[in-house]
Amino acid sequence: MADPRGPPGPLRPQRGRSAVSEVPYRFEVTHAASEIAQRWGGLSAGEESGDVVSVAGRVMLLRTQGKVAFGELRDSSGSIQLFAQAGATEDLEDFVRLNLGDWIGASGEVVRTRRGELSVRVRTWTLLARARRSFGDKWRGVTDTETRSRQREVDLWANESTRSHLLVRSEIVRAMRERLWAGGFVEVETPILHPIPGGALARPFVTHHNALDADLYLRVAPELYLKRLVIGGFERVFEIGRSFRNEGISPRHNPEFTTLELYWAYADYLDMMGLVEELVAGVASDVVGTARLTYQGRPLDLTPPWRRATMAELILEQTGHAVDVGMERDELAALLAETGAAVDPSWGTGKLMAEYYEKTTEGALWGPVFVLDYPEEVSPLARRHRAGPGLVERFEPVLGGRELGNAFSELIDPDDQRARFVEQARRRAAGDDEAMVLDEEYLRAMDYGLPPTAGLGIGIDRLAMLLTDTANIREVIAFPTLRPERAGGDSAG
RNA sequence: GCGCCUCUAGCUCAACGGCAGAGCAACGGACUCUUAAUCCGCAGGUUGGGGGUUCGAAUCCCCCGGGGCGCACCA
Repeated sequence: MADPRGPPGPLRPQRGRSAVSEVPYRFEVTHAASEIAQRWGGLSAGEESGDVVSVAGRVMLLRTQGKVAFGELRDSSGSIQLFAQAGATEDLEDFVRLNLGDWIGASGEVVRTRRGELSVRVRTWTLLARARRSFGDKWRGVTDTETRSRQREVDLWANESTRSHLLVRSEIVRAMRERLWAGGFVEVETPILHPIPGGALARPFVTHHNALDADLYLRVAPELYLKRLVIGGFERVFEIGRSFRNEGISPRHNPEFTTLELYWAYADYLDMMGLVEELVAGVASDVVGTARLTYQGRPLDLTPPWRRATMAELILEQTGHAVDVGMERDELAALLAETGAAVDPSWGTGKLMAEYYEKTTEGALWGPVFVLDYPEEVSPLARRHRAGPGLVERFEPVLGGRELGNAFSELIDPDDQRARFVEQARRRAAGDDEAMVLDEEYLRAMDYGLPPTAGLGIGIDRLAMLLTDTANIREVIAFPTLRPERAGGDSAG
């Protein structure tokens, strides 16, 4: 358990000098640990550089030997050895009493010890923070998944891969922004508090605004507001931000998650496929240096072009059954029932086909592959397919056996949109609490004219999992959602 | 929400029906070139919580709680 009561005994005794009140207000750092390794890496064993530097970080290891001591100081760039010595280091008797995890700043000459370790030979040093609690086993770290997620500040010091996962995530967002800016896309922010939840089929979180005395919903997707910006004349917009869905937590789902949503006027879903494969492969190259990945032991080559295949084609490939939305409902329902899935009597052939795809085919795809042409019945915001009746121009990119996102030629006809909303409202009334709510505000906006537009959503957390080769979404979210710790008590019921 | 697994010292783990232990950290000490330093010493526990079975429970059973995985839903 993650220590909900605080430490069971007293906190570790405080030794040595330096109450917190004596800690300085600032410390002048001249070099990061990695810079010292780069600049003075050429020193030979026993050599002294004559150059004095100041470094700061946590003391992660400490080996004392009477009148001499060696410590590993870790900062955000890496580690550097501190070498303290009687006659050279002030307050040596306090230095050797530092606790692992204490945060210090130290100044001294860059030297390489006789045994060959590049070091800062400490002349002066100052305590910057005490670690009143320990960071766990210095060799094995912290492995308890709950502690790692709940106390990420501990995990970050105990397990170096955690830092690198979060750094990769940060680089992904940076690379994505730079590529989109270069493509003429404008980054915007739209409301997170929505009067009506819309833009996706999902259950929302509800909250309340006191002054307005109105219920508001945390957005399940920014889609509708972004399309209103297109109506307003932003021809290329994107937003990178959080959405919230009141649904289960799993290794691939967090109740709050980050997406890129992007709208591109005058383009269709075919154009969007080109953008997606270039963007994802490009970001991979920018961040990890290659588009040829290995994910969970299997190769995954993101180099464009990606395979494009319709849902019907992929189902046929996987199951041997030719399926389409125009077939007899009973026949399709029988096929789905064979998979063991429950069949709801209210489902039409579109929903049945989508369910059948998910049960039989999706998990078997490795990709990258664009799965094209979804049933209209499960796509209330996508435009009818120019060729196939009952279908829409929609695709999902599937990578590593999981959908990475969702895109379509946007539905631009206000009358069609109203009809789709009415159908959603009918389902909602029939008990489907993931169905959409009719949004008059959005329909009014559509009346002003939405030009042909392609829209896209990509899961940033999922992309970060791919590029860090991690199987659990917690590994790429700094503070994943967990059940709240109970205040002031233990876990007894 | 359902099923399975799991919870022992601050951390990492033993003990699996018969005296709750080790390593690391912490605490006290030795040591002037260490690399998870080493050595000596000391301390640390309502075995997640509660109930039951038993001569005896960390261990078996039940309830509750946390976490993990799978199913369902979804990105």
